[in-house]
Amino acid sequence: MATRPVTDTTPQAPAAPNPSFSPLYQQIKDLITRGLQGGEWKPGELIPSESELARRFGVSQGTVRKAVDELAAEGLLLRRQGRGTFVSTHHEERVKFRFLRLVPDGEGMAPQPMERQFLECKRVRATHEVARALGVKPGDGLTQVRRLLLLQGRPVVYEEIYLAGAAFRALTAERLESYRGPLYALFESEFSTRMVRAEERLRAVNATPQEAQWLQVDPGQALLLVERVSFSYSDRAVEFRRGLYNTQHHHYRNELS
Amino acid sequence: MATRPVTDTTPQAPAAPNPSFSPLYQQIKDLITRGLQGGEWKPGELIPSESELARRFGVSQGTVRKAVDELAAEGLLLRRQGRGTFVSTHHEERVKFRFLRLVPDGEGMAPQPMERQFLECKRVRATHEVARALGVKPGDGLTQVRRLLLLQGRPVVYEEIYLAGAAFRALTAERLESYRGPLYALFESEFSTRMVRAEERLRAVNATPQEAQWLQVDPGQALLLVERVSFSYSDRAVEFRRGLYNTQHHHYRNELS
DNA sequence: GAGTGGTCTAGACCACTCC
DNA sequence: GAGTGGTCTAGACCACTCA
Repeated sequence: MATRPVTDTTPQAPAAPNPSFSPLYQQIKDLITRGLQGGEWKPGELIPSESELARRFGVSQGTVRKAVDELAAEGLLLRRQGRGTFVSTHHEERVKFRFLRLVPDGEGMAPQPMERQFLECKRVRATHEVARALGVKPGDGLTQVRRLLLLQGRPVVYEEIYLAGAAFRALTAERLESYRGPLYALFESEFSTRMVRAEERLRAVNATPQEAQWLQVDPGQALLLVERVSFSYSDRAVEFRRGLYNTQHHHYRNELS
Repeated sequence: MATRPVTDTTPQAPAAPNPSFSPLYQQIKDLITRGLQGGEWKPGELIPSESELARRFGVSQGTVRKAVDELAAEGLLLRRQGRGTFVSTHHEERVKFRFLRLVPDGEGMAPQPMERQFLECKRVRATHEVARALGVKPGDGLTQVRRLLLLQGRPVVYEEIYLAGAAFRALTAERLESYRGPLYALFESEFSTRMVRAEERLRAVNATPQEAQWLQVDPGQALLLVERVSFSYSDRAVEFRRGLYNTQHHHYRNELS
């Protein structure tokens, strides 16, 4: 890793107006992000202290602080006073439901001990729709996973998951079955792929006979269709997910601000 | 407005460990929020400069900066380099679709020139469900608005809106009809109520015959039910909204991070 | 007690907007 | 050119964690 920010002048030296001006802290952000992406610091690990990073990058601690602040706000890092700054991970309890926004209707925010039932894991070719979402060519190879999420033995979510990237060739039904913990934690630990953010599109649809059977509802029953594209570092689209939620006793929770 | 932060010691003076410790910038945030809430600075207006606020509150500019930064991140203020800091408003183009997350299916982010059709505006008594959402007593008086949103002449959204607070007694169908611009902008300008954040619960439901008629779809058609509670300053619940979205050619867009 | 992040200050200079 | 927010620095002290 470089020991100097990407700039021609020392920080204090007066510089001519720069048309492609990029603040120092932004460059530090990029350097840290590169370290995360390259695996220098792995999810769950402690990164160097602010003063250490300031020394390493040749900037003041305040500048490192601003960079780390923003990365923490974006969810890539996690600051803990007195302990240090950690790389975010899907293994933490705190963030397990950051991506699954479905919660039981009762007011009590009961954490949901969801059971999982994997139906299938195979290699498929990308359809036009999935290819567009993932930014690959139609016909390219993808890994597909189909599964159910159940609450108290009753199916609540049916999902089809499409994964891009050669790494996921190695994913097997056996590995999915045996793994305890969130899917994204598995991807992180064994496929070096951390999901950083996602975009979702929601629709209400009437259950087809097939879908009705999977979710044990009547055909025509209204279901919440959730299409998600998940991105890893550097906005690389990695996963496309098509989920059908039975919202008779659950709802999708969202906050606007 | 106070000219000193709420603290017994001068900022530099060493203080005994404080069990109910609150950082200075947090106190400044509260003071600014109180100014917004009390109408000292109205939506769209310019607030004093950082150095002016620092002088007024007797703290350093850096402390004011941190307070304003957070208020801007929360959407209450809007910073514009070279011009100053403004109170956020629903009148701005930029934030018009911050609360309505429904967008047309086409990739092109075509701004939607939605027509509105007000069906009714009357005083009603709060049902248990609405009372709980708004934190009022069942049976309390509320103002109810029912309306349709249309795109190219076709209804896409049916909404029932419940407004708490004596101010909204004065709301009339005529005023709604004649007002150009978002509903929240009207509330801001004429009812001194700025919506700051909202919580939504989404479900898929089958259209009742009545609902099907409003939205010109077949009975049983899957619709997206969006229940929203909107909050003004100090987390005061002001509005409950029950919306039915036809998602055949639109979808609800959400970002996770 | 040592080390970490969190707060606060003071001062400098830069980029942007408007007169 | 004056005024605003934006960046950057240097140094001090505080709150928290852990050994």
